[in-house]
Amino acid sequence: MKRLQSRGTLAVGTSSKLIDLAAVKVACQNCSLARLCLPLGLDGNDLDRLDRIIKRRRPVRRGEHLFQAGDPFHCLYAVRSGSIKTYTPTEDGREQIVGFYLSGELLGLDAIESQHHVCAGKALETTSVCEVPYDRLAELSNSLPSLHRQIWRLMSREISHEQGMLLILGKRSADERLAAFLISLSERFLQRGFSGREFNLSMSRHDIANYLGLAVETVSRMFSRFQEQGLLRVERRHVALEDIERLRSLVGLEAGEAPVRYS
Amino acid sequence: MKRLQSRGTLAVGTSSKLIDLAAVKVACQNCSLARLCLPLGLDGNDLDRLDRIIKRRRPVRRGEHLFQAGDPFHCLYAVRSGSIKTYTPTEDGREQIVGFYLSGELLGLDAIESQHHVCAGKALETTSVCEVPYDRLAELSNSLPSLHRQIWRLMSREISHEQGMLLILGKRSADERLAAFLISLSERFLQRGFSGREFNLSMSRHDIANYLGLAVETVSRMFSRFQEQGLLRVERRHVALEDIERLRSLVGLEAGEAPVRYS
DNA sequence: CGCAATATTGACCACTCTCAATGAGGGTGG
DNA sequence: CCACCCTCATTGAGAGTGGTCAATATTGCG
Repeated sequence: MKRLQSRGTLAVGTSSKLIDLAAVKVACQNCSLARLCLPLGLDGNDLDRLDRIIKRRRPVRRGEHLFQAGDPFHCLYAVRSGSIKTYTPTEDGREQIVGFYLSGELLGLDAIESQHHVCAGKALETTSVCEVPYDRLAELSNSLPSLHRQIWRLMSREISHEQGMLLILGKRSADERLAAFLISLSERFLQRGFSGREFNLSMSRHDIANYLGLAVETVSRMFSRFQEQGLLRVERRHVALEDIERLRSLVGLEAGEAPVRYS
Repeated sequence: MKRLQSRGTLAVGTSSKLIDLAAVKVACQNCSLARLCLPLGLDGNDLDRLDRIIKRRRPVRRGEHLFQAGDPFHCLYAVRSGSIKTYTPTEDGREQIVGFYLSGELLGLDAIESQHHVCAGKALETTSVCEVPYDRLAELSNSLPSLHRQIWRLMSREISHEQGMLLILGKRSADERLAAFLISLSERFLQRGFSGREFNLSMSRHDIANYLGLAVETVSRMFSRFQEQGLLRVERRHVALEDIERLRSLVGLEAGEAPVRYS
């Protein structure tokens, strides 16, 4: 396996722009929100109207915040390339990561009700996002019912996804958690046209551990054990899944079963 | 402390109809969805239109399912009185409870995206609910933008709430989890016009343990310890919080602080 | 009245955390 | 270009929180 890139920029982030364009297949080439809206069949004209309210934004560098916890809520963010983690700071100065967002995913939905961001959003690598001003989105969707319901669907998906995480944190052991996490990433990379077998993690062991409710050392040990067992090969942040079926069965998924409810 | 009720029907469920009516204060007297929609200021006429699409339903008895995991999705459910637990069955026959819903709360939002219920919903006590047909709700909300955005808000709240649970399951110890759970219930009862100091649990120790990612025995021990420490008195399902401030500080909440992000 | 479900309590043990030491990269500055 | 530092990752040893197993109430329900 060759190292794909030297500096902080990971393979995943680097080539995603190309893939994105292929996947989106529409005029609104610069924004992943279009992909989010494809399933509902907005026509070119409507997509254009959507496109016009979206602001592009200079890329966010690794470690920079997209928004802080407590910030007033103005925009949703659609990831174009790169990846974002969202986390809630705890009163004792620690944090709980609540989500990792890859290209084409929408974040900020949790802030609508309180009109404040309760999570912070931080870039895991150089990441470009679109800002979707909430007020204008709401306004536009009044005249585009299908857009409105697409937001419902995206929020519903977020709820489902988090319920899957609740199951992982509530019932799973350390190895099952890591397996579920890797399978989830694998599926998501596959959807984006990348390899589901081999990829680079944009998050640190610390982030993974935090997300999965484990200690860093435990995650490290699990990676080592998985490697011993021939489930995968891992070197720093590069992972190659060697026996996906066995990983899936660790999570309780049979061959071909849809990965609806985890990570 | 006197036992409030003999049979399965708990005090909470029994008197909630009265309280509900007081809280709702509108013509749509039979449905808690109205309360959900009050914040957006639907006028009487619009509320009436909303009311007309809602089906009342014969009460669900303790242990009966409102819907099973895998059922096709048709309706959202608004709890009028009683309580519902939602849980996702795991492949190995166990379950993870993902939410408890009290009067005035809306459930089923997670099923919109996949058009199937991924959780099952089961009554914890005799419970009455309103069915809100999704298609008709979507249709109606096309002509009522404020309704549409209220659904956004409710879904956003659900996401926030679950993120709070992620923090609890990911970072909190057993005693902190139970404290957070009790505080959350206390706050919710208070909102409904009940006592936040003394209430009956409609869920079993098993349910609480499952929800909090603990063993039944641990929950039982924590109740006992809390009682020893003078934090509360507990007898079977009746709980009287005696030192709410100390319970709150266990969760990391200072006096008067809003309980946004837990349980 | 008796069985089944629920709850409590104790003893033991294991999974995972904490603490600690070491190693490997990556970035910076000389 | 190399030395240095700092962060990140790995690995080991010991400890502790919480799980498992088991026994015993207590209650509800048929």
